[in-house]
Amino acid sequence: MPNQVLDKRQAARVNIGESLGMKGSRKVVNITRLRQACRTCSLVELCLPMGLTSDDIQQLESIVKVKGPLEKGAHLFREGDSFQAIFAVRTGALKTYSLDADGREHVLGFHLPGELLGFDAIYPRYNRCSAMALADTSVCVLPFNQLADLAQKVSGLQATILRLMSKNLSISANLATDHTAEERLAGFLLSIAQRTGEGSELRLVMPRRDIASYLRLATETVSRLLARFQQEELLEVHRKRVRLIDLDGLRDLGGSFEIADRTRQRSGYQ
Amino acid sequence: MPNQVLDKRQAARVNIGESLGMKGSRKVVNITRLRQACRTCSLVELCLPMGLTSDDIQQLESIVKVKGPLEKGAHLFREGDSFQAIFAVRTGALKTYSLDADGREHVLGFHLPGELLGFDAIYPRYNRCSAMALADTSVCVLPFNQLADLAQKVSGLQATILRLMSKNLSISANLATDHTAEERLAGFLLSIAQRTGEGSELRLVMPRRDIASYLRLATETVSRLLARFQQEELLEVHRKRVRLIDLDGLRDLGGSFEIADRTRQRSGYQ
DNA sequence: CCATGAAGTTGATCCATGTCAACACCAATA
DNA sequence: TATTGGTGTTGACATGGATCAACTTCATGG
Repeated sequence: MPNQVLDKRQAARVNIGESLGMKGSRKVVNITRLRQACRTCSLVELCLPMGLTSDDIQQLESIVKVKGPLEKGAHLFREGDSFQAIFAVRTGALKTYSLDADGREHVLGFHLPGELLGFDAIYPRYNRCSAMALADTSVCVLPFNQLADLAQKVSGLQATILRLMSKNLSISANLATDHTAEERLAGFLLSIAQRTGEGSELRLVMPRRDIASYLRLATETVSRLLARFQQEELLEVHRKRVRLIDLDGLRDLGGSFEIADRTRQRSGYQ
Repeated sequence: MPNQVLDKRQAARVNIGESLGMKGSRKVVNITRLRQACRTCSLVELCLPMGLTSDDIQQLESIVKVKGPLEKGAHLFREGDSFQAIFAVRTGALKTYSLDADGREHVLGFHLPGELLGFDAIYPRYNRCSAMALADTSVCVLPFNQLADLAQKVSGLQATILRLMSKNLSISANLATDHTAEERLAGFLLSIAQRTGEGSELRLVMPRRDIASYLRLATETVSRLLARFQQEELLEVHRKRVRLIDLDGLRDLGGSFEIADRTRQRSGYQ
């Protein structure tokens, strides 16, 4: 079973290990880990897309482990945990969030297959947010110390990490800037469409509450806006299913949160 | 004149080169550049604070150049410029901003002495924002390719860069989360106080308009809130001069944008 | 020293979005 | 199939902060 070829659909069916963390349990999930075969993984060009040679990737492989599946609602890590690793999502999806002084949850980002998370914990050396699975999810684990050591040797890897972190900076800066509710939601939908690569038919893994929290809106506002977008024939919604009809119309609204790059690439975070 | 000892006050008086870019001019400023003596610069522990040996710093010195002074209102770089270097502020201050589709300015960050800027341009390979001097300003230039090559050799430098970028991630994520006007302004004031190290007497280099834009508020709201804070005896304001009186009171409001670190450190961005 | 314009303040009003409340829908389970 | 609880939708109302407008203060140059 190790070193097998995995594409998104296959991986979704992989079921290693026994039952895992339960919803909301504080218990840290202990899971069977496999060596990962990055060379044959269909996600490499997503998670570490920037010009690694197959030799570089082989070296990377030696430090990467697979972890999962994580049940929907289980935590990958918690706010305050000491920082150990960067994670790459293989299947499923995660949200990262933190709790404010009043105990209210603020969603900081969504992490879809091929995307990395955990970079914000490097500096303070502990996780500044929690990460919870939005569906059954498996991830690759990249132990940070080993990753950093490897990046010291493999210049392509160092460059890749710097670019990914830089990209994440742009994404949060963009979200931080001032936009109306309409603009943020349109931008969000476009970004999800772009990241899932599903074209215009998309499935929102996360509940309205999380979308709202991420976009700093009330769930009711998200609901109403989706209804309005539908009425204006920009899209069709039914619960988690969304079909984007008028992409240009949405782009006009949202300016889209996409980040133009002068090289051709795809991947992301949040 | 090169390799002189510079502390903040001395450096502020250094006046190399002739007249520079005029307010708002599109022309790129061409300025005399000096080699920088990082070893004797009082800002090293601010701009690159994380455990570099004096040998590491000497290597760094070989690629760093000083640029300035930049007149108030002059640009260090413009949105769309190709990415060449990371900058460290020596004296003065900068704001980074971008223009939206309607030509309105959005301030993305303020950059005070000892802080670095430019990391967000690594990924897309061009500047995603413009940087303008808020006062007469001089900076150190760290050519990125050389910096990356050096980080490949000097592991302490790679680690430092990763941590700084990670920290910036946390900062923008924090700003992106939902806060009331009151919370954001209180947090902002505390962050400025912390970063300037001036204690409770601080001088806001940036005009109200820029503070408002950064915090996604109207200038009138900033004005009114400052008036209210003063009335509630949290602080005293007179134009650009602010004296923080009740730090704890402000922290209660703002939660402060500070980022706790498990090592002892100071420095930042934005 | 005054004139001028930019920066900041203050007041009156408006509106986008939040909040509260009731209801509808769907998925899971018995 | 009926029950139930979570998730999503819709309506009525409240409000924080934006907008518009008038005025004050300060810095600057003639």
